[in-house]
Amino acid sequence: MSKPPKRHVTLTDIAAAAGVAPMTVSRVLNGSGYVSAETREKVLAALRKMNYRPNGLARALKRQRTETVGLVLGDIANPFAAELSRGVREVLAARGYNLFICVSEQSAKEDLAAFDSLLDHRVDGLIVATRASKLGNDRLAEIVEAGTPVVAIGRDFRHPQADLVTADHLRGGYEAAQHLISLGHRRIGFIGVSLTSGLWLRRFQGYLEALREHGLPVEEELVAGGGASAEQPGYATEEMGYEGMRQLLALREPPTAVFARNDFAAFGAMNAIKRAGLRIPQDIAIVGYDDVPLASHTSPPLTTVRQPTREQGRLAAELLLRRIESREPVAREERIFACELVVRESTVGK
Amino acid sequence: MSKPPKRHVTLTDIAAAAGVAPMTVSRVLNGSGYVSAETREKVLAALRKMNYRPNGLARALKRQRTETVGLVLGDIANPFAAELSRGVREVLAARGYNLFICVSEQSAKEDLAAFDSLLDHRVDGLIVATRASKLGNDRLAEIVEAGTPVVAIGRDFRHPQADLVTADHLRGGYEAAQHLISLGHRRIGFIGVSLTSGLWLRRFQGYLEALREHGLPVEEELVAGGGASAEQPGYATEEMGYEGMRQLLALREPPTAVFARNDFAAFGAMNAIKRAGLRIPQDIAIVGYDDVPLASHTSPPLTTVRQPTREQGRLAAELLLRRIESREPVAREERIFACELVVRESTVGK
DNA sequence: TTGTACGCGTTATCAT
DNA sequence: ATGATAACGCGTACAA
Repeated sequence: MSKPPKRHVTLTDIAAAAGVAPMTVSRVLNGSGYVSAETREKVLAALRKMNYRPNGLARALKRQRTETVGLVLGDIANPFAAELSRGVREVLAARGYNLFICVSEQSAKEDLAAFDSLLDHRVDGLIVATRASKLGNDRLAEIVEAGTPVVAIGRDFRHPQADLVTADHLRGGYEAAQHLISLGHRRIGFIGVSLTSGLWLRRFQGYLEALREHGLPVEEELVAGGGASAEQPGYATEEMGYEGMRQLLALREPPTAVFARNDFAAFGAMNAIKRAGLRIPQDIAIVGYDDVPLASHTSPPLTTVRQPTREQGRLAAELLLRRIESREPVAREERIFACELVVRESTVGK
Repeated sequence: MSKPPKRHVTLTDIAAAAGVAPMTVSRVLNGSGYVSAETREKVLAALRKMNYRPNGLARALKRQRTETVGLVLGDIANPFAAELSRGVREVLAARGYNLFICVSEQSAKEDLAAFDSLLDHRVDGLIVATRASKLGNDRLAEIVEAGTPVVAIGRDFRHPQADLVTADHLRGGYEAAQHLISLGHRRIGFIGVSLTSGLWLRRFQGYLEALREHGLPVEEELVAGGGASAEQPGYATEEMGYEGMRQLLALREPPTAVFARNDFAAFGAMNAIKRAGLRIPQDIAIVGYDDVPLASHTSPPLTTVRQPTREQGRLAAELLLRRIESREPVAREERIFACELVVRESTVGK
């Protein structure tokens, strides 16, 4: 009963059992070189009987590649990250590569740890979708220069030998705000940015640009952070949206429309609005960002900005494989996907 | 400019640069054995300059362990999976282990592929949180018997040498239904199970048990699947909930309360109810399952069953490490966490 | 205190 | 068609 932690069965074990050289077993396994039907049968029999699994470590050590790609995510509890990883996986699986995901929980330090851990296992390439940090970007540059293919997704990492895939959030933010302006709104709040963090956010800058362009003043009081959680945005940002909206509602003159940093913040905000006994969109209109599946199923359905998430994942994977499989240096590619405003009833009542 | 795909820097390279034997470098790296301060300095200098990273493959091949654990998830776009992985990560990180996540997209075949891929990289152990399948369980048994520590989470895999962590969904489902019954409901629908799939679902069986116990008839028409998506439940099950609820609303005599398989299905159902111009909970009461963050932020807030998700992840990680780090055989542990009904306004108006 | 020899499990190369 | 040998990069055991 008590199983002493067994050694893995090795190719050499098989060879011994089948009475051939290890090399012959290797040939059978990889279908390379000539093996007589008879020998092959012997080997196959031994393989079946002994339940052999090749040691990827040893194989990779010899072959110098693992056919595995690492994906670093900041936050797994995030529909965006999920959809992204689906896209990545689709492409990799089709090309026979495995995917290992590491999560950094939004910390630059954990980011580094994830890089190292994946590289230690000699993944063939890295897709990085975490938030940029000086620390992380410096390390990434080293990694790239050391010869490991790297593709960034939506992360501010630019390097002549790494590709970048992202979506045009500046324009996305702009269009969201522009939409509200075109509906006649003049006091438009933003939820999800605090004065100490997030001001770099592209979608926020797009919002600012739209206001400016239409001659609307940017009022500080209309920009709501949402407390502590603003530091660590993740899945649970309903909280952030809820708190942010409460701040805005408490103003002497609350906004007539708000643009939330993402759909979850928007959900929280919608809730705060309803709790206050106000109607959406009649009293306050609201726009989110991301178009997560739930967005079309709230009441009212949420107007939001859709980014082609899965496509970003797919493209990143393709760019990475291109680098991995090419012997020569590859020209840098930077691809920016367009975002699309999806108008629903949270801004335009029906 | 054009970088020819460089070879990784090896320990031998460092040794050559520092003018010592590889072994000496190894000693410096691992802090094992004696090295004179002087030699150490030379080596450290070379290390810094050449940007060395140990080859985990080679190291693992030699050491026969990777200090890495694999986690197999069915669906990454799932708050439950996300929270689970957080718990796992917390514990592993604290003990110096890395975590690689593989996603099987709910397919038994991909499940196997994930196992293989992780084992090929010789992870020290496996945590499996995917849906059970004959194929998968058979393979898991082999894996366990071959000596790799395995812990299952919420998956019907029982093996004398593998641990199991789960929550009492039978009781959770029972309490949800019981709650509705105690509020006076007699026609209680279930959303998220179709006659061709999901009948094995514990929370559904709990629902059945509660009905039976209270002498309520189980009516087939009150059990709604939700179409194609029922086959592949994942994050996007608002759809499923929405469709399921529409089926129920179309009945000659619709239910006065529904219990949804999970919170997302519940959100979809709530939406369908509102669209139909009915009120929650006055016209139809609703209970979800999981207590995802959003559940407390819908309108009305959702009554739901909470399971200690992160704790399950943490415990699973601890059990796994126990197995990994123990030389002797370890006694099987099966731990079932209790679930907790969280009553909010979707069942009890205020 | 430092170095040498060998092995981890594969596969590439060359020989037979 | 098959086998012997070396090597991938590191660490253990032992020698110097």
